[in-house]
Amino acid sequence: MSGSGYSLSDKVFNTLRDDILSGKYMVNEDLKEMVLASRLGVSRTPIREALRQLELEGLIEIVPNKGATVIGIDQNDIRDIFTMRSMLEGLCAAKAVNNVTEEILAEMEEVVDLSEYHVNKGRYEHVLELDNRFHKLLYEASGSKMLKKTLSDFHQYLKKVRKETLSAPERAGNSNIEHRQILDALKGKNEKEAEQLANLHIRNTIKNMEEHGLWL
Amino acid sequence: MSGSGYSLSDKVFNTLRDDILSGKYMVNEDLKEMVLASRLGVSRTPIREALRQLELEGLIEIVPNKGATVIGIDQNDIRDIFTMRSMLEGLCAAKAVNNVTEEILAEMEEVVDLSEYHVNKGRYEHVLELDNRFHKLLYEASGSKMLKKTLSDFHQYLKKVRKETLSAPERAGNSNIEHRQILDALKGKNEKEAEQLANLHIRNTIKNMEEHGLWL
DNA sequence: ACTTGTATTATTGTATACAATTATACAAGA
DNA sequence: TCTTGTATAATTGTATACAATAATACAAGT
Repeated sequence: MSGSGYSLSDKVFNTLRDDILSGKYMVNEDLKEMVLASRLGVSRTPIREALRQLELEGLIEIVPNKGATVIGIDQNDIRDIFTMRSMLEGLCAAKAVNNVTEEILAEMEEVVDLSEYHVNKGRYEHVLELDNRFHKLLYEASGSKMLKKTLSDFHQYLKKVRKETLSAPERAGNSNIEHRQILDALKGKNEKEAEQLANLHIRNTIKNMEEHGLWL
Repeated sequence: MSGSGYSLSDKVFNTLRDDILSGKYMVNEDLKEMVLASRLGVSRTPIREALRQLELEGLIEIVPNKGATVIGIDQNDIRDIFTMRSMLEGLCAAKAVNNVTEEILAEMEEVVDLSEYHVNKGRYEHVLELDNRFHKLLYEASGSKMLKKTLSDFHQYLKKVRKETLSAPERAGNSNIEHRQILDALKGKNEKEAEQLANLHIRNTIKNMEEHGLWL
C-alpha cells in the first residue's frame, strides 16, 4: 500500500542508516539479526541485505560468523566530510559552469527565489528541503556521475547536522544569499568564481556550526 | 581451505566488482541472479547480498522486481575520480603531516626504498603492489577515517587503470621519486608542500595516462 | 581459585521454498 | 496488421529451514 516501489531491504536500509546517524544505536553496539528482524517486523533476509550495504557505507562493521557492530560517525568524521565536501563542491560548481542546462538553471533560480521567500517568512522547514534541492541540482549540473555520487553520499551523512545549522535564522538567510551568488556565477559562466563561491559556501557552513557549537 | 575468513558474499562481491571493472560484463547488461549463482557455484542468497553492495557502489542499478543491470565506469568517470582524488590526496597528505606516526613513516620509507630497487630491476609487478601500499599508508597516516574510506574507494575503482600506468617504465620511476618527495615533506612537517606534492603526484599520473593514450 | 574440556545454546551463513511481480507467447478481435 | 487480453513462464522478493561457527555455562581436575 504505502511506499510501494521500494523493497523491504531498501526500507530496512534507510531505517537503520537514519537510526545509526541519529544516534539511536550506540557506537560498538552489536546488531543481532533476529532482534532487528522482529523489531522491524520482517525476516532476516532483508535485514542481512541492508547490513551488507551499511557495512559498505562504513556505518557498521561485519565480522564473518560473529556479527555486526555499529561504527557510526563522530565529530571528527563530520568535520572531515565537510572539508572534503568544500573542495569537491567547488570542483562540482566549476564543472557545472560548462555543463549546466538552461532547464537546471531555471530550476535553481526557482529554488533560490522560493527559499528567499520562506526565509523571510521564517518557515525554516521548507528552507532545509530547498537547500537539499539546490545542492542536488548543483551536483546534477556538473554532468559528472562520480562527483554527483560522492557528494550525494556526503550529503546523506550530514543530513542531521545540516538540519540544525539551517535552523539558525541568520545562517539560513546567508546560506541562500550564497546560493544565489553561486547561481549567478553559473549563469555568467565564471568558472573560477563559481568554484570559489561553492567552496566558501561550505566553509561558511562549517564556521557557523563551530560558532554556534552545533557540533553534533 | 583457501581464503577462509571471508564469507561467500564477500567473495562474490569482489569477483563481480572486478569483473565489472575489467569490462567482463557489458554496460547495460542484465545480471540474472540464477545465472550468476550457477556460474559461481553458490545459491542466490550470497549473490543478492553482493548485488546490493554493488548497487551502493554505483556499479549496477537494481530496479525492484525487475533486476540488476550493469552501469560500470567509463573514461569520464575515471577522469573525474582522478580529479577528485588529486584534491583529496592533497588534503590527506596535509593532514598526515600532523598525524603520521614514526611507525608509519618508517614503513613508508621501506616501501619507497624497495620500490626504487624494483624499478631499477624492472620488476614492475612489485612496483604496483608497493604503490598500493604507499598510498594506503598515506591514507592511514591522515588519521581520518572518512578520508581513508573515500580515497580507498577511489583506489579500487582505479585499480585496473593504475596497473597500466605503472607499466610505463619512466612513469614507474617518476612516481616513486614523487613518493619520496611526499615522504620527505611529511618528515619535514611541511604541510603546504606535502599537500601540493600529493596533489601534483596524482595530476602527473593523469597527464601520463593522457600522453600514452592509456585512457582505459 | 583457576584452568581446561565439553556440552549446550545462540548466532550467523547458506540454501531452498514459496509468494509476488514482471516478461513472454500467443490467440482473438478490430 | 495491430492491438489487447490472457495464460504461461521467468525472475525477483521474502521467509524459512538447515548447516556451520562462535559464545556460554559448567563440571572435572589441578
